[in-house]
Amino acid sequence: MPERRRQARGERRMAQLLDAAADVFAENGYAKATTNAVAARAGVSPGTLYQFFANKEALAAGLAERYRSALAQAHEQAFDPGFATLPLPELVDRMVEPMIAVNLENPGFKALFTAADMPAHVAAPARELHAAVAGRIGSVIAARLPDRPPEDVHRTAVVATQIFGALLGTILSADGDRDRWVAELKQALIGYLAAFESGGA
Amino acid sequence: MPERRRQARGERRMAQLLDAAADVFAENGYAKATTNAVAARAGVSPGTLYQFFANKEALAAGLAERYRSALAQAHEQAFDPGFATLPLPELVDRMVEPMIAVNLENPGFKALFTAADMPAHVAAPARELHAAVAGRIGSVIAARLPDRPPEDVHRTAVVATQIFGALLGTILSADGDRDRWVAELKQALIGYLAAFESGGA
DNA sequence: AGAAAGTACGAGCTTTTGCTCGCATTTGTC
DNA sequence: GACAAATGCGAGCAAAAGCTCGTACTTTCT
Repeated sequence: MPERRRQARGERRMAQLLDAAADVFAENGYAKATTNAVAARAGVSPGTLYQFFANKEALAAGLAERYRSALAQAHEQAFDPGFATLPLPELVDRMVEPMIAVNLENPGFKALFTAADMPAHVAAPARELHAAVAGRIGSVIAARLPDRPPEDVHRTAVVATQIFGALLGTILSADGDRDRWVAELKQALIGYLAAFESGGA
Repeated sequence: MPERRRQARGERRMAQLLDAAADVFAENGYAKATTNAVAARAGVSPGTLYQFFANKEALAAGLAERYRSALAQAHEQAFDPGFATLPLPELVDRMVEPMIAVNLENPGFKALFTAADMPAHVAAPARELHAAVAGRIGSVIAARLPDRPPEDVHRTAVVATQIFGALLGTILSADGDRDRWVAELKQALIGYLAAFESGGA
């Protein structure tokens, strides 16, 4: 895999293709999306697409990388020092709001995050996304409850991530009452995490 | 659509084909499953499959029907009169345990329930499954809290259903520590529903 | 200017997949 | 036994989708 030297035009094309992939994935899900459609959406021939991405999975991986970066940036803004001592409802707020915002701005990412259908070898980017989100949640929980076994913290973070993923679709497709569903998501997370904080010991 | 007269052999074939479809769907999900693979698994030619099922979606619909029936039966056994007054943790137990049991006995159904990838027109059976589960949960909630607006009850039931679906995959694929994940699922549901019961009013 | 590498095209290949069709066999009914 | 309907086969069609390849243009470097 000898690293290929890219010109400025090539970098622009890659971003363009990822934009198009995000749109196409968002419309019908990853499985139903076609590489030819992505190329067409980007106003480019299939051959050009494959100049920059080895295959369909590479497109997914590129998008996932974008997501991780966007999420990290959003959370960096939302976490000031001392976040760990906030009351639970406010903490959940600080976690959830940026995640929803990022998903609203990047419709394609939900198709990767909610990856129930992907063939096994293609699911790698989705798994990494899940792991990234769970990692963030886990580190916040660990900061609040330093005495808990890491294994318990991890399991709780995974469950919280899955709850988030489960409601994401409903939230994104809701129009007028989106805030209502977001409130339900927060309530579910608060209820679950409160039990973890008070229990276990 | 003139109803076709079926012989006993035909009924058996249909059941056989649904068994095969459940296996094949369970292995790689609905989208990746092929009708030829289903026919082969049933030890039958593709032509025979299409004698009984008009298309791939009809297979999904048939399986979904099985699921609804199995779930209804399981819940009928789990609900004695007076279930509505049980403490919340026990009530959640009575709801969750049969659902998990049914899913363990019928591996194919998860592929239908967790139908994030299906093309729009094929998602109908999955939607019906979700509606059936949410309906059951909703009626239990309504029995406990008769004074709440039906709309709130419905929304809560939908969220509970999605939480269930989100953790189903992890629970089914867990081996040794399945009970641990089931406990997390119950905790999440208890936490969320407790907030609904004490709040709102 | 000239060479080398990067970018771009798009027809079409290869494989997959849902599904069909003509025909043979089995079952139920009179 | 005879006829119709139901069941069964399996090669193969038509469309879709991931991807390739020969060719031509553009940018960069010396």
